[in-house]
Amino acid sequence: MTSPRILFMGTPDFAAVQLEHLARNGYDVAGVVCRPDSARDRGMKLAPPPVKETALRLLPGVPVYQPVTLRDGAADAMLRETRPDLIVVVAYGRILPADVLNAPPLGCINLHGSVLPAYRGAAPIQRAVIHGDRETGLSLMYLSEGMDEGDVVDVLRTEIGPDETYGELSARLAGLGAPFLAAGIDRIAAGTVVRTPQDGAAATYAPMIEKAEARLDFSRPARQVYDLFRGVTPNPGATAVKGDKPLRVAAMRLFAGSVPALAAGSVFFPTKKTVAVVCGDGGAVELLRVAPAGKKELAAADWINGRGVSAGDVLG
RNA sequence: CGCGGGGUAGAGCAGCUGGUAGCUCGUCGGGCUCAUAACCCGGAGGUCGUUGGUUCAAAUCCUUCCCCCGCAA
Repeated sequence: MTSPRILFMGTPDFAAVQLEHLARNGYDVAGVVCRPDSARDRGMKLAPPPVKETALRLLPGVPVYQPVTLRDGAADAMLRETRPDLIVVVAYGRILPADVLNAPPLGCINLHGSVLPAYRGAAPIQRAVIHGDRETGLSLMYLSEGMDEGDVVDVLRTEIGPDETYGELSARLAGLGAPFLAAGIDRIAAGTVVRTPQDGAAATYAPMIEKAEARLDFSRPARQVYDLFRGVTPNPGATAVKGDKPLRVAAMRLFAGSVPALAAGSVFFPTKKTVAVVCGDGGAVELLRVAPAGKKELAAADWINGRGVSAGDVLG
């Protein structure tokens, strides 16, 4: 089968995995588009997105575009230069304007991290975990002008492990997505694709995770606290407040033993090496690794040894 | 030079209004115990990130550089 000329648009690791699979399996990637290098971390150092690094490494000679915007005709040049048959979008981070959507003969497709029409939007994987879902998946769909409303090409379902974090699930879905995406492209190229409209009435939405949402609320049931932790780990990372300082919770699990009758948020030590926090339903979660303000991440036992936490402390 | 925090025994921390370093855990040895991740006794282990200063004397004050963490993006 001859690969269509593909213009690949994506930015983070999840997208880089897809691009790598296409590049290694002979797909004709004529151009790559990602968001501009961003200033990040101390010193505001400029860092290229994962997709750019993958493109430079595996696709030498293939142009990489990093437009600030796709509007105002900015996309014209790259469409002219690459003349794609198909545009493949994976977590690009920008809405494609109509003139771009209509440019490629075979259309524009998108790999989305949920079983549509559930969890349309920017953070489908995180939201599914936070909501305590036991199953999620991937949808390959045609882009339309609405937010994740296009016709579905194919769906892949997978269970969410009871202790699986967003980061773990995302990496796993990325791996599953690569051959899934490629198979969809093959069908589009062969003309055997079937387009299934979404049931818009059943749609749910998954807005981007706000930093403030990653704050753990111990007044809620232990299971929900744990689900929130899983859904925001490792990014943006769950936080709590100890005294007046933020505390990042890097690893946590549901606590199985007996819980003392203390107010929600109270800290107790099941053993001399473990730290647990009482939750709103009388259950508890165990903090395995934390990072106090300005400190490096450390294990619960070290936290206790360094007197960073005492039984009876209350986390907010 | 975007803002802030930090580099002290294997680990996590205290000491930082200057006078040769302390705590918890771990580790080694001994004891108690049917036994133990429990308890008791004892020991080893640190040129206090780096450079140069101030001083009779610096982990503690000033300075150079390196590294780490968070915020912000």
